[in-house]
Amino acid sequence: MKKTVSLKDIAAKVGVSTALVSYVLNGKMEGRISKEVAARIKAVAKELNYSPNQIAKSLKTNRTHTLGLLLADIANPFSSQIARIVENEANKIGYTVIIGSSDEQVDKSRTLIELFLNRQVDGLILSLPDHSEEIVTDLKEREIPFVLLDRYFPEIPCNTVAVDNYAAAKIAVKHLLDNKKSKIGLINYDTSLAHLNERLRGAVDICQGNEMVGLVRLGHIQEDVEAALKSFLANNVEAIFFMSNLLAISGLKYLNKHQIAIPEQLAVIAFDKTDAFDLFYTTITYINQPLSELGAEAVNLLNESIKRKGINKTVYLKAELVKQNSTAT
Amino acid sequence: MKKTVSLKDIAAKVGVSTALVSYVLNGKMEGRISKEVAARIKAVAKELNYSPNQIAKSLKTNRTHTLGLLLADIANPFSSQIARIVENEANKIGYTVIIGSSDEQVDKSRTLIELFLNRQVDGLILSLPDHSEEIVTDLKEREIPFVLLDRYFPEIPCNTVAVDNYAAAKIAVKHLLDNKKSKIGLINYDTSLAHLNERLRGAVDICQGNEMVGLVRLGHIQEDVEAALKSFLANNVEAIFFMSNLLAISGLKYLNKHQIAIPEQLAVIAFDKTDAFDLFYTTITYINQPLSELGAEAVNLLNESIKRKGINKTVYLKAELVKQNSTAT
DNA sequence: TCGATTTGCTTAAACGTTTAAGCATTATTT
DNA sequence: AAATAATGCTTAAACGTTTAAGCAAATCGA
Repeated sequence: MKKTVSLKDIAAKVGVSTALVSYVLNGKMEGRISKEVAARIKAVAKELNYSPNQIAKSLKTNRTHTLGLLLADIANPFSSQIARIVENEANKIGYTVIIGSSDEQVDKSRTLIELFLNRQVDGLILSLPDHSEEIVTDLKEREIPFVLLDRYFPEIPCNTVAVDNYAAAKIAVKHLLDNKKSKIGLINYDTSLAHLNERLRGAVDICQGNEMVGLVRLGHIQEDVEAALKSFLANNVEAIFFMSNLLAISGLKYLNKHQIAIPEQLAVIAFDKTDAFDLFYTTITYINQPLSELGAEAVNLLNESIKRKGINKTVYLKAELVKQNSTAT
Repeated sequence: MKKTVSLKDIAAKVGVSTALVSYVLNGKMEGRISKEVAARIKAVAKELNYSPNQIAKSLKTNRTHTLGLLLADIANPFSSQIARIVENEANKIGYTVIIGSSDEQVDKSRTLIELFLNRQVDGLILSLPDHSEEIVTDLKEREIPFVLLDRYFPEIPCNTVAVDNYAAAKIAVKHLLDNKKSKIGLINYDTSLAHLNERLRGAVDICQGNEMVGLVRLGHIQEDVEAALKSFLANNVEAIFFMSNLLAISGLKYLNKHQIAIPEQLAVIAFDKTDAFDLFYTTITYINQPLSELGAEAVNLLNESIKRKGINKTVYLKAELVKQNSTAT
């Protein structure tokens, strides 16, 4: 790379001190600097195509204007959409984002967070995997600004932005009940993650006593979903509630392959959606998560906590039902 | 944030100079430092939970171990997959990646690149939009290490990693011809981007003289694709070659909605794929791009150019045909 | 035994900024 | 006319590292 232009070069060319150049270029000490000199400095800066070295700036100011975003799994369209939104929102207020994916592993989460901190990010936005409580308490103790996004730990009070999963799941199941589906199969992960369990709690709560609800808790593999569906179908379940987008994709693949007629033979509803739904032979009813708001809230809350330490705020956003053909009667 | 631990703190506690601490912790000057002192320094570093300030390091060494990745459109699954792979490959060899999306805009590309450079990235991986030649020549002139990925400019020699689009498109159309489809509709963007035009050139070249080929060049909107398909169908086209994954998605949505029987009524082949294909009622034949190799090659080539300036290498990778049901006879 | 080498460490400058403090001028007050 | 204030700039230290150069003491070779 060619020699880069620094304050010193401008100062030398104009014949002033680097301090003055810095003041002028940052618009500080306005009114204490002569118009002419200021103009000369700006002109020379432009002429030399000066661009400040953010590294040096950061070293001095202790601010990098960089955020670390830790996703649970970048391959999940939910994650990549969130990434895109967070990045945009962050850019709007002058932050760059560096992204990492833990692939649902606690160790990898820890490593990535330390990497982010090494790079002196100003704050963190985290979607953590199962069993990451220790990470959260550790960050709190170190007084590092962060906000949990989507995944949360109700027992640890800290900045959190998430969907009200309990309410949303209730809405979903209510919709099935309204459509006279009373034998409902729930498909969820076998996890202790609060957001997923809240969905479950909501679904079960609204059914209380009246309906038959089958529940299958799974690992992350296609075969598990297939086995679950097989068993539900054998038991004449009338509707399936997929409690995540990936579960829905796996399930729909199976239902597609086995020519199950949706919604005649089986109603289907999903929590969260995917572009892939568009190519299914019928439209899928789903719970729409407010991704843009989630991202925007997270960035803004983080920005606040960076500016004034010790903020502790929890934001729950409403998700809404999108009625489509897969639950039609 | 609590006061962070620096070399100075360790030096003070052990009672040596910061220089010595630096040497020990970086494993330099091995053999010139007494085992005992080295051990004490390492112990204290661990005890204080020292973690080096990369910003300071970067300022001194002029290396940030950060790469800038500019994508054409992060919403495109191709981009997000590439992002994931590049990030992984980069991490393997000690780089962090910062990502930006130009949304196909030249201005935004330029802005993001300058942002990356402000942050002193060591190098750039770029998928540029149409009409970005000037950006490329500018970077060359400034001797900034970069590699073009996926999108390339044949007339400007520079580091490039891409698929051999010409050959791949030939394979795709050959497959249609082999399956006795001779009235072929090509759907492509109206663009001057070389990678898309190479696909077109390949498709046309292999048909030479024998077959009827209809071509529609589009903007980026769903309506265009629908109109194109409508017209092709009216003209009894036997097969459609969608020259990008997004075009294929738009097209399949339409074909789905209008109950066109694939492959009986119309054969379909796509360049590049999407997870969404899995939910279509039949499996889609497509050209599979070697994403992992693309990402890995790009990162490695960039790493080489960072280490020794002036490298100029072009890598074209082979894409292969994945035969599925949508082109069956 | 004495000069040369090796060993084990320190000093200090540098990277490119920011910013408090200081110092001449010039302008304003009394 | 002297004291005070405002203006326009500079000096220099600092941020946390790295690293060339230097220096004293211990060890070596003859």
